[in-house]
Amino acid sequence: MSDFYVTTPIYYVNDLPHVGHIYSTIVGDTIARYRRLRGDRVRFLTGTDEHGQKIERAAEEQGLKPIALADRVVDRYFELWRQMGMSHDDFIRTTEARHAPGVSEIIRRIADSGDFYVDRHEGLYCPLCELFYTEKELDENGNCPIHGTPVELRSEENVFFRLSKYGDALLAHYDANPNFVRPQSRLNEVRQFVAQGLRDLSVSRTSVDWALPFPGYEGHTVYVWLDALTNYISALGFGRDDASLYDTFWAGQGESVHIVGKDILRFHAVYWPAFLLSAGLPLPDTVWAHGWWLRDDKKVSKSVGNVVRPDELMESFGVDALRYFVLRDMVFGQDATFSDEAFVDRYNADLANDLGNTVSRLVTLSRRAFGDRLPPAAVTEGPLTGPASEAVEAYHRAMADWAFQDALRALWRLLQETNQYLVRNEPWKKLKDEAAKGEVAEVLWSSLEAVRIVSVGLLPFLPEKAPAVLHTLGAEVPENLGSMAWGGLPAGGELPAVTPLFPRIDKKSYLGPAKQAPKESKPVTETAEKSQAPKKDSAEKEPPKNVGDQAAEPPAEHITIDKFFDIQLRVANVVAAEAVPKSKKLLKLTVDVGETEHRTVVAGVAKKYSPEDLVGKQVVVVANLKPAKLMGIESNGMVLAATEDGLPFLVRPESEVPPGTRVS
RNA sequence: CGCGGGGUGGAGCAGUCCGGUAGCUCGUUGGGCUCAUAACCCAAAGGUCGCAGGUUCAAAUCCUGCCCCCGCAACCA
Repeated sequence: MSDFYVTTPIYYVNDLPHVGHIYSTIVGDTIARYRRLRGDRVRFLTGTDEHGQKIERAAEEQGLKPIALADRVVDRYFELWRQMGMSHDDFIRTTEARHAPGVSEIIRRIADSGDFYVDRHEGLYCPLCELFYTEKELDENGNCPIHGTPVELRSEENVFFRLSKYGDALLAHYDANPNFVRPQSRLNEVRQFVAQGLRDLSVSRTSVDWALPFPGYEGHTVYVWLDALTNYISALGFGRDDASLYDTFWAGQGESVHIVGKDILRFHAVYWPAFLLSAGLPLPDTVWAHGWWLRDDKKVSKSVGNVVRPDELMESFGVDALRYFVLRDMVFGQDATFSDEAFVDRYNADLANDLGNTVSRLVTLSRRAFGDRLPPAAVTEGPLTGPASEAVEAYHRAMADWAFQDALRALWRLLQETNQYLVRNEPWKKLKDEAAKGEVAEVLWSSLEAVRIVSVGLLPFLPEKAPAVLHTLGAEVPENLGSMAWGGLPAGGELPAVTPLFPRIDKKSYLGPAKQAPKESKPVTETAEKSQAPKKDSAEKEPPKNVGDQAAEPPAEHITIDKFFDIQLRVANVVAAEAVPKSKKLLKLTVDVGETEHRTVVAGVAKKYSPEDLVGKQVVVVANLKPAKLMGIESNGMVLAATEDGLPFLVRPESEVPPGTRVS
């Protein structure tokens, strides 16, 4: 038995849970369950990151205290994880009192190493936002993107961490611990980043209040990294009186693994270990970076309904179906595509047919042959014992490598062999034959036993359904995976009739009409391209998003005709057109709007039109639109187009009219 | 040279790090079975592994160059 510590990222509470969060957490839950069933002492941690400017601002906008806002979002996580039956041992919020001492302590230790210094961080600052912006983020006039007011060059005093000092130590650590980052391709990426040379890291702010105070630096608060990453040890009691969990799971002999999305790998594989090195603390053993779930991007929703709504899938088919799908369909570490169709196919083929149906046929056969009982025979050696032990071995080998897909595949191979074995022996033909009773008993018992072994192996994957399958088979739900050994099925026990465990999904009726009834239910989840994580490096940059799920669409109000006439639509002749370099969508048009000078208008129509298509043609432009810079080109107007399926269709007069003609 | 992912039988994907019979699921065709959730079993058709070079006895896999697709970022004003 060994100790095993596994963490998910802590999720930022300005975002509702989405597939990325769900996936990370499912992975953590599955591996945690697996290790527990192997008899290891396991600690599985998840939680939320709740400090920062974004939260502060979003709360302000909604007239809430930051903590009230955080509470609201955290509730969604609590609820979701409860619904999903997640088995985390702890859920930490960075706003909890127990977190702060750990942060103070790691800061104290880093300070003792002399790795902090104060420097000025200079940038463009909007006094209204109280935020720094980069040049890129400013609006077209170099003003604040939110207020449209001028920004000022201001410098803020920050505490810096001497990250640059740790480059060599990190590289050495990567070399000595090739499993520090997995999969390996990611380690290469990280190594390359470090080898380029590291810059010191700003770790405090003086302009953010919704954060922990930075010990030793009056007026400074702790910036995300030190705060968020430290959750992994603060949750174990680091910095507090009772640090026994820390001693066991972090400082002990066991294994510790951070599950992260590949978008936050750098913070976990570079910054975090550097902090720990500086603080003289042990490093985690592995940072496991998984890929992203991408949304099905083809043949869009019109007919197929590629709306990815994990909460709906869960509601309809259960948590385990979703767990099975994400763990089986994604090669852990790589990106994968999430589509409803793939989900249904996978569910039907694997869960309904291979697993559910096999259970069903076996139980029915056995009941028929032996009077509602299990076969009265326990086979110690037979055609399935070899395949079974091979499957078990392959399963464990895959699990050791976090190759969930392979582990499941190994189990399914055994199911397939079981079906083949059945067909070879055709027990259903011998049900009435008294002389063949013994043979039938052996065939059925062996088959049932094989399925039982599969089901035990599924316990970490399908925490709800695997026990149900075992019950259906008349088997016990074991305490550990040792019972994947051949021979655990009782002979001759009672065997109740089955109800389908995984009813088939009618693909047509599911995928077809799915679209027609948009449900009003508030989603617990939403789809997103990537997993969330302790934090992005953009915490101060993006305009804050609302945290709640209030719908945005304003009601369609009528406007007066005057308002319409405020918009000057004019016919323009395209006199020249050229592609905008590096741009996929933009064309730079020179148009004649009937004025003395030609205008330059940038139009996002390159996906459909090439420059030659447009020269000499007429288009309609908004003539009095405020100029804007696009890809460095000033655009003095906007070309009208109807957009369908992402492709623009230009609007133009039905027959040629003089340039400058007003459109109304 | 902005960052990243990818191009493998009709579809979706594994295999690529550690060269050596190209594999899986779905679909198609034919057959079998009838215990089971229209399921299960057998067989078949179907692939220039994006292109071109190179290394090698041997390349989907290693090297070089190129083409194309998709996300992200930057702009569909």
